[in-house]
Amino acid sequence: MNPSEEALDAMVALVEAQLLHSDGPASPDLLSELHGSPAPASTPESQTDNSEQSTLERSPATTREVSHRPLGPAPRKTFYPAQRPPYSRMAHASPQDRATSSQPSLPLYMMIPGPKLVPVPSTGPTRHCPAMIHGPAMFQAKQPVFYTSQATAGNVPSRKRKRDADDAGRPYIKKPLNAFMIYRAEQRGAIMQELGITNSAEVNTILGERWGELSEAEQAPYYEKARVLKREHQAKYPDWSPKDNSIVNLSATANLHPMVILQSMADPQCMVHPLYVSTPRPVWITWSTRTHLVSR
DNA sequence: TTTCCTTTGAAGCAC
DNA sequence: GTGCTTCAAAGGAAA
Repeated sequence: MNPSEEALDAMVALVEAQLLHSDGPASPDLLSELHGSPAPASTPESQTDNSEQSTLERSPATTREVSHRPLGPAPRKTFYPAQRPPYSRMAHASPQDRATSSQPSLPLYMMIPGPKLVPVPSTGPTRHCPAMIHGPAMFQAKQPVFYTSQATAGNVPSRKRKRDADDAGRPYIKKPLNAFMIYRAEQRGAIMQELGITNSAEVNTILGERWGELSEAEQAPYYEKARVLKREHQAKYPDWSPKDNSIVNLSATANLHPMVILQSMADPQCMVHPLYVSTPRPVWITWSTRTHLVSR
């Protein structure tokens, strides 16, 4: 057994001991003991001290081959074509991320060995979810991928709901359009007709160029419209913030650990490591989209 | 069936 | 303060 395996086994032993002797959540001390700091996954130190692990966790391009329940006996599910090209948003990742993206990737909890799993209670029917909790859908989505489930019923917007209507309990509130988006909505039809283009990406490229060619005076009406939309949005949803659409915030709303939210979204049969079930909600999970899942 | 592509701007967050 | 990331929109293409 190599040192990293020993360390992981030690982590599991600690968690199990905690579970055996307490019905409540793991203490912050336990987390500190496990990770050496309150939020190790998000700190530069942790990424430096355990560069391999950090790199692995932040590499979405290679996660698709890995099951979300690698510790359990059930067969792996694949849900998107494995041949899909690497996540294009890696282009926006840091050079460090890009440099290491070819390395194998595993979320932290998947690196904890052994059959030490507990099932997350399933309290009812769960909507089919095509994505694994750490799978490419989570990494590749332009916005958080939400799927309804019993655990989060009424609060979680799905991609479908996002395009359809408000949920009974909590509407998915979209961001107001910015000036360019208003300009784009106004001009795209004319551009498509003028140039005979139907490809939206191409249209957007042209619109971006034309937007840049506009004078400040020509752009001003669009900024003003955007301000009006923003004021209306604020009046309609005074407490709304874009962060309300994040998974972490939803977990707070549902009073559930984000891992449980994610698990329930992904697969009612899947298992979650006790570490995730027993730890208090403050998140130290390292996710590829660190902004959403680590910062809290 | 689902995501990518492609743009700008607003907002949130980490450092 | 700076830099990074996400998401608003659209619809054809790709997997």
